[in-house]
Amino acid sequence: MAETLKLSLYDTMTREKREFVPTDPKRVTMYCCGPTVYSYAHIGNARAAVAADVLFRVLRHIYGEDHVEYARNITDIDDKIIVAAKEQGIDISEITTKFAKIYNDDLAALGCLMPTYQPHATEHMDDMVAMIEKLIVDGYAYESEGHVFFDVTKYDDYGKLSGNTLDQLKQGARVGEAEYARKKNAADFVLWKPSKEDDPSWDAPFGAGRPGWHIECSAMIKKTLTSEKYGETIDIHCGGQDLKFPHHENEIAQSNCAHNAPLANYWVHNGFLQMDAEKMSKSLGNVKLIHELLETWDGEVLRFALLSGQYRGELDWTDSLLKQAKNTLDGWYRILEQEGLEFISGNEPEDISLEAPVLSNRANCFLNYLCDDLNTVNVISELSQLKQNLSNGYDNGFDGSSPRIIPFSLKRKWNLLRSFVGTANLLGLLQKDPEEWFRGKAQEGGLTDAEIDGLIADRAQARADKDWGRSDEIRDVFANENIILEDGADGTTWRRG
RNA sequence: GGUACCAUGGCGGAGUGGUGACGCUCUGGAUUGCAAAUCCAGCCACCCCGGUUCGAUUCCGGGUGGUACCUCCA
Repeated sequence: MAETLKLSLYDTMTREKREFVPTDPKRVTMYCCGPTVYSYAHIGNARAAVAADVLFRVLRHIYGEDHVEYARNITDIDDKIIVAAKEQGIDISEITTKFAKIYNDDLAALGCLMPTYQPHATEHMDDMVAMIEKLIVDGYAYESEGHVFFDVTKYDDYGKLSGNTLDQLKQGARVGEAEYARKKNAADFVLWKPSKEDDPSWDAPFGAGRPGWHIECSAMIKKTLTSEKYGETIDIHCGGQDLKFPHHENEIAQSNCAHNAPLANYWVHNGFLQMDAEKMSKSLGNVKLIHELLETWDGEVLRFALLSGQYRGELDWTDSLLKQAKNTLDGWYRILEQEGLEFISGNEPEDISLEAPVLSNRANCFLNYLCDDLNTVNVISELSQLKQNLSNGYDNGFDGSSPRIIPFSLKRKWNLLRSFVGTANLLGLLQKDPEEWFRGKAQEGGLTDAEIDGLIADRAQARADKDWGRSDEIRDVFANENIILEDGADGTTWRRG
């Protein structure tokens, strides 16, 4: 455990950056609202998952891999799923199983670790029913025409997370007539509702039906992350900023009332991706699916692009951003290619030369940036500077008044490389072999690796004959395939642009 | 109507009460048969108006602009 590191997180509830202090450093808990699995996830969904993944990785680094428990749910019962199942004439489980797998595969391509737990809503009906029952018995929820609603007036702090008050919410309320008639207050939200005849249904003391959207998270948090021993409060709850209201507000209300304890000590919300100065959203139809993007870009490029903005801010999602991400990663992978993975992953070299004074303490500051509310941007900046030094082969800095250039000793180079790669790995980057990275995936209908090698051999002969016309002709063939040749001292290598 | 966040160079995006992060792009040079890669050099910014201060991009007030939430959404 790295005890000297102090992580600070911006807490939406208190609207300030606070030092993170877990309830128990031996068991740090975090929950992230996962997807409703009825179609492909988009890159905005990925941003939330990647932000949570970085947090997960940092927590694991600080407290130890075995001391962090991360739960991310799968919502596998929902109106949209039912609609999709009807349209396709299949059971909802076929749809949810398929898209849950795709979601996990897509995130894996983006370098996300699997959460410790991935609870499914349909596997926790008992827990939801039990919690709803308790809320009814304790007077926080009421039944009405087969529905169960949470009475928001029974929870004094309702609206605290999003900065709303009940009066303000009434003004903005857009509630259908039928629904309004069933409720005591417009802002009351549904915990349980009757299912239509053919729809999936579960038995409950208050009538057969299915749960509202919010109750599953409260019930699954209780089930997977809390216990009598540790109490009902988890350390961190995260998700997209749109979930602040109503989803998280409602989770807070129902969990507080059911357990008489806060749901989470820290609330972490990520900002939205922008598409042409407008938020990416399913209702606007301007979404980019992770699945589609992976056809063109390496998952690491997508991850890098997501990490190039601080997680709380808006981030413009453009081709230019992706191109920049790729170019930068190319530069980083060049270091691996240049130094060789054997050297980097080998033992610390013996070095008989005098150790040069170290002017840069760059290698030590990565984690401090990361611990400052997950400032991945500064980490990337520092890594880029370190990459520059590694590429040059020397430190630069000031010794008193005069600038100095100090070539690396082998030992120092090795240590800096380890720091460079280790930090990138902590961010979930530089996970590939450089050769694999540069050659990329063969495009459909493009040249095969064997054909490429053949043409390169032809060109080598032409160059030996000083037949520059033929040589350039072959280069043009490659250029049309978006393949770039590099004539080095040891022969010609190639990569996909 | 209510609430929240944001405003930095061609683009992305940090940070700071006083020497203009960093990346990408671009320009010039070195190198190369030509390239690529690499190296060197260079260009370019802190929304507006007040206030505090010796000094503000950074603090305070006002304005303007942008985005989001109050409805399924990461």
